[in-house]
Amino acid sequence: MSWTEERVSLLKQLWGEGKSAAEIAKALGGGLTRNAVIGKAHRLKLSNRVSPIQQNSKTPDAAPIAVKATVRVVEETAAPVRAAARVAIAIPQAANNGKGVSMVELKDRMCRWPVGDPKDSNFHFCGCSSEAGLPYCGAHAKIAYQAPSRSRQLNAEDFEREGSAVHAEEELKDVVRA
DNA sequence: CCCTGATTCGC
DNA sequence: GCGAATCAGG
Repeated sequence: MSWTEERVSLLKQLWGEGKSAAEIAKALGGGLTRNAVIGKAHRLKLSNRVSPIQQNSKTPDAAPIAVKATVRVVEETAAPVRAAARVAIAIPQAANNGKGVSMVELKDRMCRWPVGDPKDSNFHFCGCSSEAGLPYCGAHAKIAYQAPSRSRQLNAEDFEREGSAVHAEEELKDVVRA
């Protein structure tokens, strides 16, 4: 088996959602090993996410434990964070029912899109009903799963003018199918 | 021992 | 580019 577009996008998706390399390897099938997944992820420069292993024992960070825990959760949902930076936040409270939920209030079917600065006390997650099988609600999933490799990157204006659905549709198909 | 990702290096 | 072997940690 080789790394087709399908398999690579699935790899990106699962890796971004915090699945372990072993889980991804099993999901992709084709007799792939976790080493193959890790190796591919490394080549794709996707290695920046939560790691069960801590290579640096020293932690100069003086931030409170609660903040550090929250930051970790945000890193686990790295996909929306990266997408948000890409899009320059086109939908702030659009899908938010007003208040949002804290980290500990997150339940299985709640949208995990982070809102605000994790260092702020009013930081929260979207909390809307997430799409079936997805960690985000419909509106946020469209942003989270945008293909990063458009010839030009989307900015907020493009997002409004052309609509996100068109751009996200392709990636969403892959996601839903999985 | 089980697991995790990171890195190396022959292919 | 690929991934098994290996490394290093939990």
